[in-house]
Amino acid sequence: MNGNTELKIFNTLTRRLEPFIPIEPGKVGIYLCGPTVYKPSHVGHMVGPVIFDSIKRYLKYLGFQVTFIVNITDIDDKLIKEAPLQNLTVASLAEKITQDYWENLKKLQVTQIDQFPKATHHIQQIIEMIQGLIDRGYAYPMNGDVYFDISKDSDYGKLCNRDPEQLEAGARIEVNAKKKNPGDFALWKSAKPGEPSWTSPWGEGRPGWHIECSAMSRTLLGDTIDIHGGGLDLQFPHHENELAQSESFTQKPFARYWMHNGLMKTGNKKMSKSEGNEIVVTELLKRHHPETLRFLLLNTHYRSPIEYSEDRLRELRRALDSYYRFFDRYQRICKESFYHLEGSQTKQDSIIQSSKNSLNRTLEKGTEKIDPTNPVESFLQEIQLCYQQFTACLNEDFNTGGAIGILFDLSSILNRFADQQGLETHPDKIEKPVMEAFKQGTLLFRELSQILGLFIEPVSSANTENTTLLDGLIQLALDLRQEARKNKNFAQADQIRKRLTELGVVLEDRAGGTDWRIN
RNA sequence: GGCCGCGUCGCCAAGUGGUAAGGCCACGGUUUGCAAAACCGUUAUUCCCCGGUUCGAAUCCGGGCGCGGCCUCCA
Repeated sequence: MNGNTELKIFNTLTRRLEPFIPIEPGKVGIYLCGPTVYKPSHVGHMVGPVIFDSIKRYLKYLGFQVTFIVNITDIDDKLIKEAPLQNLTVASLAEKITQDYWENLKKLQVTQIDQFPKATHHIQQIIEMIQGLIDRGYAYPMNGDVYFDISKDSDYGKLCNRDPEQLEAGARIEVNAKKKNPGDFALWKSAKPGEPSWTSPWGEGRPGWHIECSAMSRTLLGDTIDIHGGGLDLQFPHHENELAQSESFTQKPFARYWMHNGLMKTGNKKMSKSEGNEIVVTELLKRHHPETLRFLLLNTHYRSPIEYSEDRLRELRRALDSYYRFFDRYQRICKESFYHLEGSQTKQDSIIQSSKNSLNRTLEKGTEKIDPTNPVESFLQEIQLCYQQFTACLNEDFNTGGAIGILFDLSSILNRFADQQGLETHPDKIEKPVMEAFKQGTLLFRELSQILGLFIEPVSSANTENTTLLDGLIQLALDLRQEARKNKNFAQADQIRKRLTELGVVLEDRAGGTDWRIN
């Protein structure tokens, strides 16, 4: 698999675009920081999972074998504080919020995560790591707590370009008397009475924030992971500290590529629990289809802030509708569902590469020999160009926004071809190569959209959700209108359509009859 | 104060050295009995401002203005 050599990733560590080369050829380990499960997910929590879900889909497409881990931090001060407010134990609060998180991911078609390790299931590994850090002189116990000593880590601050001296100078945090340096951070925290705790060499207690990620990533992905991801807000202190612990412990590089996604914002403010302006995912999904949210998250490049607004979602839904209408059209023309098409799962098997179809036979002729006056040949050539542009976008630091732009181009090309060839207006006169080309173009659309995790399942339209009574009533109105049209009583026909439009029922007349949909 | 990033059409948004993708909105046209949908076309000689480098810059460098993030919990 050589396709991978073209892939470039922006690495936070070096602040540069770098060619992607995994440690072990053909294999990729990804660790993405997941949520602390104390409050229901807000939209921002979905950004990383959706983006990395698409990233994994693309890496698989390129032929990599990918392991993708997202942790669940289920023990933390915030849980301890929140649980009693809800009359729950820490464990049951964690369970409840984790379920909420998982349900949301599922709705957003985030299906590529292999494991969700939980901090409380890795206490042993955490303790071992802390002990190792103490043994090596990087950490010190203090009255039941254990702290990481940043002064012992010569390159502390390298991820975020921070100077430990200045961290001290500018520390606004109240100085914890137990720490040697203000920048030191807790690896282990002693338990107060009544708090959940585990037995350790330093007494009853719980892991500090950061160490769970170091321990779990090492357990599941080894000392060095290929890609470590997370939100921009985790860069410091979370990732800086993770990196410091892990490298001090293993004496090996912790992650080859650090990828940080931009934060969700509304207006000019970032969205977060502390700002109090977060949109809870389950609430949002009552108003919008999950695919619209996924589409929103992929439309902006992952490193940029994502503009969130209700208007924006409605706007994007209108854009998605044009795709959905194309899928309906495909069904009318080819008598099969777009959603049943099996797009190639890897670049190797791509419809573009396969030698068993007319598309490829045409493309093999080479650009010069393609007859521009032959509509099928020029159509196939346009399709191929889309393919090249699409992969070029994703190769350039996973430019999903650019890739979606190409998907729009592709659907225009397909619609235009269907128009020009009269695929719907005179289906009897269509020659086989024309139909075959149309199908292959659509199959390519399927192949590419699957990489983004888009259009995996049909969007349940209002039509199918409604009762047979509603269907019947609308059909009745349509029959009456058809009758009027037949009699050239257009005034009455238009009156019926107008009344339906006012009710939100949009009609589309075509050769085979009248379709309707609810707006 | 330190570190990081951003400023591209009315709105959203790609592009980051070779002469401005795409979406939404708007306006024309083809099609339609009329619509809807689809398609075609129009809409930034110009990318916050000022300098510089270059044959050539939205893209690189310097300065300015504006906005945001991190430095404390945060995806």
